[in-house]
Amino acid sequence: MNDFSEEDAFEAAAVPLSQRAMARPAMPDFDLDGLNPAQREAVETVNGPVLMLAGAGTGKTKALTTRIAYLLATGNAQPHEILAVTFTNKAAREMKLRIGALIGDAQEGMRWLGTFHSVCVKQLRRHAELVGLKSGFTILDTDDQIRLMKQLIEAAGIDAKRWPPRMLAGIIDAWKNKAWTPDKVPASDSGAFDYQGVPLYTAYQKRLRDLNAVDFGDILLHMVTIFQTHPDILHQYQRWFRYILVDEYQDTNVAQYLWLRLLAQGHKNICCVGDDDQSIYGWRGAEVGNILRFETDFPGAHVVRLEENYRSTPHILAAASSVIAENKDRLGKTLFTSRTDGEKVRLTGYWDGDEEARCIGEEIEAMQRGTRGNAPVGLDGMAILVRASHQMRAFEDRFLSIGLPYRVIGGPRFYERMEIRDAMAYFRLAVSHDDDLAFERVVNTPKRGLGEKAVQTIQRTARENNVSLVEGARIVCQNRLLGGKGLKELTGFVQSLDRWQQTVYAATPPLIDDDAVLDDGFVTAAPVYDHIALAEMILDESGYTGYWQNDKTPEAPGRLENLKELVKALENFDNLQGFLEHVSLIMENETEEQGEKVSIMTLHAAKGLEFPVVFLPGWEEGLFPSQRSMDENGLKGLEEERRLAYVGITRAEEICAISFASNRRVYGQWQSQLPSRFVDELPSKHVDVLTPSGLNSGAGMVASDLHEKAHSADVYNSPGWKRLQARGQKPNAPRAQNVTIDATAESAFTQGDRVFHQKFGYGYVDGIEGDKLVIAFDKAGTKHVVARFIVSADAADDVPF
DNA sequence: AAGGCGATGTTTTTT
DNA sequence: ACATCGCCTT
Repeated sequence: MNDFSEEDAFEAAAVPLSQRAMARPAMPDFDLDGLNPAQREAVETVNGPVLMLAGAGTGKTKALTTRIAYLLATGNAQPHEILAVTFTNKAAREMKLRIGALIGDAQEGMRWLGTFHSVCVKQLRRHAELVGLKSGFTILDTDDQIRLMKQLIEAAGIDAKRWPPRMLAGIIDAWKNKAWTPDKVPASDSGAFDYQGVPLYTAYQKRLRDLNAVDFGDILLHMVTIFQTHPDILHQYQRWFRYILVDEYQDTNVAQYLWLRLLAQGHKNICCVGDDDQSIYGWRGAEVGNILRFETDFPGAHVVRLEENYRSTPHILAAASSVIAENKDRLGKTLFTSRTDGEKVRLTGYWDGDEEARCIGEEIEAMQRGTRGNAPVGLDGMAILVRASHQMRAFEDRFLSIGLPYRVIGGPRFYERMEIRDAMAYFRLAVSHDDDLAFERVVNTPKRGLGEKAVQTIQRTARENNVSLVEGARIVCQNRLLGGKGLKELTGFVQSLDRWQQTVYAATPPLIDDDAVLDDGFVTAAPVYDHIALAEMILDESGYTGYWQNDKTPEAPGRLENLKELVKALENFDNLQGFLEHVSLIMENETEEQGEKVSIMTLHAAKGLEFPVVFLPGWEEGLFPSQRSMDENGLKGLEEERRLAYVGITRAEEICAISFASNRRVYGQWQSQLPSRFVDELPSKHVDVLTPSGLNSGAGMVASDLHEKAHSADVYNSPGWKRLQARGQKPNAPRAQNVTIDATAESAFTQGDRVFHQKFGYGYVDGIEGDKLVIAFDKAGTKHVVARFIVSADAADDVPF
């Protein structure tokens, strides 16, 4: 088991099953009785194609992991003979964890459980030469991709203003998702990008090959190409993977679909799990058709429907089912539950987005305290799910000023941050002076007085001598092709690169270890050196750390913090090379902060999660369903939006509160909004129409009121609105209740203090109101903020590296 | 070469 | 409203 050469894999596969089962160490027993009949069927139907249609909250992961455990325990497969693919690292991690809980350490042997990309990279590193690459190819991120495209567009003499690189990247990415190599792009698409799309795609692929690099789309596409052109290799993998399992099948694109179909062609032991009603990634190439066609693709497929829901109340399920029923082209499932309790789905119309944010904030506080008649709900159990991330702002601003702790899920990912990519570029250069993209990125970061012209000189010199940019820069320095300051800086830069590289390669390469072979299917010479010290040295000597230390923008302390995180992440690897090889595929969000916090995220980010209490604000025409989605994709777009609504509602366990506002600021303009058509699609007998104050005075409202209300957007005449008017309510009238007075906060600051806030940056204290400080921020304007979120500006400056 | 100013285009996001 | 981007000024 400690060698993983191809030959051995063949040997293993050739041994009769019965014998292997006997040789296998006993597995801890696990329990099939905990499954319902449908789940059990999905687990026990091991041979042949199986489509597990798993509605929201029906125990899909349980069935999937139990199926794997069952395959192993019954001796149908060894751990390394199972291919199990997911879309995200998070899903893969959870699956590993849960399989581990079922079968214990044997889980460790599942070398082919991972994301589509991680599994394909593993394969591609073994066969890279078949597509003109070397095994150590680098994986470009989106930023590198776009910079590369920009160069190609300019080289082709195309106006990059009218034809932005971003757009080309999008087009090529879409083509790759459809598994179209440049020669396979159909004539119907030849007009793309001013008829230059295909030639530029060809040029781009050539450039990638020269750089020994791939982008994310290539990872799948190259493997499909290899399988299609090398039947022997395909056959080997077909024998190797006795069983294939796929999570979230409705999200697969054509390239992923082809890859799976090729691998499953032999034995057809493929089990795809998914829910056509939760297909929400059409815009990035996912083909719902893949799941709709499953039975045609795999004749004789066994279809299992998981329809018993263990998550939500009957009202919530009824609401979700009612909305999704409007979609055509469904495989059709009917969720049911044995529960009979629970309150109806709440529907509230607000005057505007600010009121919506304010009332939801109050409702959250009330539920947290349990003053709504419910048992208190922890903040971790509550979430606000929005259609588009800009909707989060209203909530963030409001929650910051009332001191309600929140956490935004999603957003920029750790390895996508500027400072992390800069640092990584330095590491890449230290490992390989051939990395031209990395050189371009950091040659003038921090500023070394090497501007566009200097870079052009370096590029020209490199091209003339047919060497890398680093070597080109060396020649530039030797021949003094650059002016005073720039020359001096560049010379120092090249010397630094040499010094760092010496540290990387001076160390004695140790013996090739088994793990390198196991993990990647290829062999790396792994030098031993203190890579953490080296990384710190690089960041220090390059002046990069100092650059951020001198930066006074509100983001700077956070960026330094991130750099520290990055260096810490190195501890998990033996050297920089190993780190760089793996990290490009682990584009994860930062580790979850602790503490009770209400979550704010997009509907997309919410897929797969669940919360006792879910708020779904902004159900307005144009916003949700998104106008753009409907304009660009018509009915298809609308149906995807509706699936998004379905995903949103089904995240809720106990309470689902949908809301819309009559007025909203859109791109700075106030706009009058109509309630979403999805509001009309809610079943009135499962809905309580509430009024903005959150008091239940609208409970007497019946279905006809709901309809009228929804259509006229007549919140002006709602009891709640009239009451607010009568009160002469001011939008930001301070509320005496709900506020915990923090005595220490008040004394900590006085008027005129220079202060710092995580989100708003620097500012001066203008006044004190209760436990809140009125602060005039340099950039964000004047705001009322709870004192405990404020630190003195001196303290903020004091973030050492 | 680097910082300031007007035109621009605004969904969703993993790997 | 707001941020990003390319161009223009210094």
